[in-house]
Amino acid sequence: MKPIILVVDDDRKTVDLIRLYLEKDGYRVLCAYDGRQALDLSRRRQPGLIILDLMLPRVDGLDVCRILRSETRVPIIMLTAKTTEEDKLVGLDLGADDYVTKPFSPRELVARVRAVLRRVHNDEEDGPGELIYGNMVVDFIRHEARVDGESIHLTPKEFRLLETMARQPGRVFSRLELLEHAFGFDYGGFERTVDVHVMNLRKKIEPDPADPTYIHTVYGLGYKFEEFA
Amino acid sequence: MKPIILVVDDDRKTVDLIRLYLEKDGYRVLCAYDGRQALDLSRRRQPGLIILDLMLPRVDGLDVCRILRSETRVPIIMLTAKTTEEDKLVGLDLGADDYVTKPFSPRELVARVRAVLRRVHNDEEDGPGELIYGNMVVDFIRHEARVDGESIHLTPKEFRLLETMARQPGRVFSRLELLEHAFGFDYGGFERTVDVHVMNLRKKIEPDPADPTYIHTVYGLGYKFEEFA
DNA sequence: TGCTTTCTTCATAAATTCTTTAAAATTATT
DNA sequence: AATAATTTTAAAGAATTTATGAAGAAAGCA
Repeated sequence: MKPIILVVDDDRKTVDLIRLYLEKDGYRVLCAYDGRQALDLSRRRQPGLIILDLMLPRVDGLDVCRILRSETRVPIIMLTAKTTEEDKLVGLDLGADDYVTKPFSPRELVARVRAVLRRVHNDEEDGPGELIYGNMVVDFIRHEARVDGESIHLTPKEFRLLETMARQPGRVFSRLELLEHAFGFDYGGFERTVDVHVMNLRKKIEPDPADPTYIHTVYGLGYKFEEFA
Repeated sequence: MKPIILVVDDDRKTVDLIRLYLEKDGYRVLCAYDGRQALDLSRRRQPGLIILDLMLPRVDGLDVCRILRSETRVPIIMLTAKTTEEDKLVGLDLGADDYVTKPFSPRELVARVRAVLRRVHNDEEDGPGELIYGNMVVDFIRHEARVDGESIHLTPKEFRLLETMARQPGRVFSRLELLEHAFGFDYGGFERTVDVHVMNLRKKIEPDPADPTYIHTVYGLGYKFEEFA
């Protein structure tokens, strides 16, 4: 599910415009028109990203930014009005993740939202760029697996299957869970498709596919990634 | 102790913004607003790195760069305004170590500063403003690529595409990421345009475009620059 | 303006991956 | 040991994704 985005600007037309474009891109949007509302909504609804105008009534955008930063690590994109306000950036420790100057192109703003979310997602949630188990490396940046240093080509589904299981070694995944995690929630196919992908995966990464080192079958339940000694 | 960085731009807001981010990252910062000040400060305080706008009053940024280069080997990062001036960089051997186009993300600039300092510190292995992979040189100062020493003409988009990927070899870029990085955040076109540019790029730089050495397709995801086949 | 280069889009061919099927093999149960 | 349930395997056709060539649009230059 796409994250909630809080849009803060005292000009309602601007807010509406931004909301329009964000919703068109599938985001859920909250709106605030002054600093106090912004802080309030942010605390209550915990948005996944905040778009924040620099100039706000009641509580200034700068203060909002500072306060938020002291409370949370939520990504913030600042809106600054070209010439007039840019100088206010002086001396600020705004800690914003990106900024866009007015007048802006809505499309650009949405693109930056995506980029910031992607960056934050990669930095924090995914943790390290790779997982290492024995002789196997699962490399998310290069999107490949390596066994004994040799890189192995995996198809998209194979990689996601491996990734899903390798992130939680030892946990047993049912075929349905694997379908949902690795293939997407709205997957409409047959459960047994997983078996075929697992087989192909084993052929590629297992020293002996008939006696698997990494991906084990749990009879009657599903599969799991086993970290070996 | 982190080095001193000299920031040169005639627009004070830009300077302040850069200073803000650099200081947040622990650098000490000097500021100059024209070419004469820049030369003066550089000689007196001997900064560890200089960020230099291309367009300056009194003494032009290019001249400042040339003069500095004749006196010292201090690392220089050039700021260039958008694409107009960027093209003028073609064929110029100004000896800068890297460049960033306006409008830039402060975070990116800081990242480049770190990268240049690391490179200079660790040796001169990469040489100024270029990346070397096997027989290929990506020279982002001259805005060209060379294969086996022979310079190859690339269009602006082709070059930016190559540059984006070559700066992070091995990392997989989605078409959307490539559009954002290489074409700009406000790009409004079709994702598949990337494919065509990649094809044209391969025709120019790959010994065998059908079996690429450098730019690899990652089926279902995008493309990546691979250091060796 | 007219000319050249570059960019984008489109249609189609080519390549890769995915799903399904059905039979063989394995494991559990009686 | 026999039966039932589950998993493995191979293979073929379907579906998806990418490569390619070409034409028109757009942008830059003289």
